[in-house]
Amino acid sequence: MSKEKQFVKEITPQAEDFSRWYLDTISKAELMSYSPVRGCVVLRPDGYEIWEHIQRELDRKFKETGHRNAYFPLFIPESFFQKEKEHVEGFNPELPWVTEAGGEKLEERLAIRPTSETMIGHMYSNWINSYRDLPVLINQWANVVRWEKRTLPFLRTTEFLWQEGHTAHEDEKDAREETMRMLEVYREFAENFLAIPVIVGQKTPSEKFAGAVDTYSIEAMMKDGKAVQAGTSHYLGTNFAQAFDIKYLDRSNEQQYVHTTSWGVSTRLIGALIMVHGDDRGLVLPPKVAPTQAVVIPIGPPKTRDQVVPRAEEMFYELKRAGIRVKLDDNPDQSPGWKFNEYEMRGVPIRIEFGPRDMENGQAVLVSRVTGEKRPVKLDAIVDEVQKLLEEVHQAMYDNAKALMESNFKSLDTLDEMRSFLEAQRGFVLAGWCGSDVCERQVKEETGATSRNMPFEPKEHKSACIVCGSKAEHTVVYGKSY
RNA sequence: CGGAACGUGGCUCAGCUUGGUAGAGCGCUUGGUUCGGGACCAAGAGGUCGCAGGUUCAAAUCCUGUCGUUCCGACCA
Repeated sequence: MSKEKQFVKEITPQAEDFSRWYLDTISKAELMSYSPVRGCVVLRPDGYEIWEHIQRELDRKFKETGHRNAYFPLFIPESFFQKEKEHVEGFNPELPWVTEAGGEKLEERLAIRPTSETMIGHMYSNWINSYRDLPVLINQWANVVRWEKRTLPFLRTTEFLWQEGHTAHEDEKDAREETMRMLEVYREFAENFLAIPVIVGQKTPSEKFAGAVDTYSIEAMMKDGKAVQAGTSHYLGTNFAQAFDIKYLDRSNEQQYVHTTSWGVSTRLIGALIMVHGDDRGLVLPPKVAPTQAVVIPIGPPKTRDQVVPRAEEMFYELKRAGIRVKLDDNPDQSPGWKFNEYEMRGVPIRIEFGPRDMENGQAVLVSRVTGEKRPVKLDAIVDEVQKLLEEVHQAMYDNAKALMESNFKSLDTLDEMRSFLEAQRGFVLAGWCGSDVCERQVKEETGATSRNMPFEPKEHKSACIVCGSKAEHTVVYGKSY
């Protein structure tokens, strides 16, 4: 690299090879390591801590909306999967089986859960008897396994961590309200916590969850223009209630099937936030999930160290007491320049430089990871200034991501336009759809893009199907996806 | 699951074509000098060459198998 120098050796620039950039970055920043097991990765402390912040916030929101956590078994009897036809067909190809244990062959094979609708359906049928038992609002934090043919760290791994909410309601109206409520929780979380703008909408029938009546999703755009499904919420109707006989006596003493929902997000969110925000220097982490929000780097030769370091320590404790996740790096063996690059690579939102000159002026220099702006601030206002800048970093990240999505989002009317758009720059295409599987499949065959969802926004309604030209029943966002 | 490539100290890689018992840079350890954008000197530690077989007097190197990773395709709730 000439003028635009390469910042960290071993990190491939995004423009050269985005996929390499991603893999280099997550290894170099120590978010994860490959394990000896195919498709399974180790979440290292920084990677896992991002998940912990995601968990903590979502868990708070789930409880705020009336849900409680529970835990269901990892192993699911084979017979459970046979009860819901679409569900078994959808998941069968990716189920791992336990066939033997304790040196003996099992009478009935046990699947390692890919999701828990069946197990939870079975339990709910015992727990629910009366309308007085409803709604049941339960969430589970768990690991699940899906034997994917092709894996990619965070975005698609064989085993991954997630949460799955499972609720049961008296009628369709209540269940649909729950489905939309949780979809909105996810949207709000993605935008306000992860600084990721998303497109909220409904999945087409071919893309919906196996066993759902309707599936809704939030979709995010990565820096290379590809899509990641960042969260889903399903209205399951009475499909699982019928399969597992989940019935209750209503107010007029009639047996009724419950209406159920399920909704989830996974560690895939970590992959998404890396690909949405990262740059050629490495990670850029949203302040609200960053394991380290600010790093204090004392600067200066040994002569002045004795004064600078103790004052930097004071600053460190002051910030820590204020609840900021702050780190002090006073290691004398590494140069400041080395540290600047290192913490930028790790995505730390704010660097605080503090040297002899600052000491004299009673100030420190705050540097934003996202804009690179250097801002001298008075030491006696350091806590407020850091908190303010953390907010600004979040906002700048959101604005950048929003601008990226808007500039790669196009409303088009012909397959030719769509093909050349996707070849030229990647991105999302808003197009009309007549509603037939054939047309949806043809879009994929000719452009490589699949339907992401039928968005609630923008409100623009296309009049004609982009493939066959007949009347558009729906307006769909298409994109290549991870 | 098909096609291709790769696997050598913690990291990036050379060595393999033409077999002779392992190297570099970075990182690490110790000591010293340095410090506002990846500093420097000196001395050191660290590798059954992914794994298992085979060929050979001799294998990182050749052959077979296997596991893992990456890219392209198929699949993907």
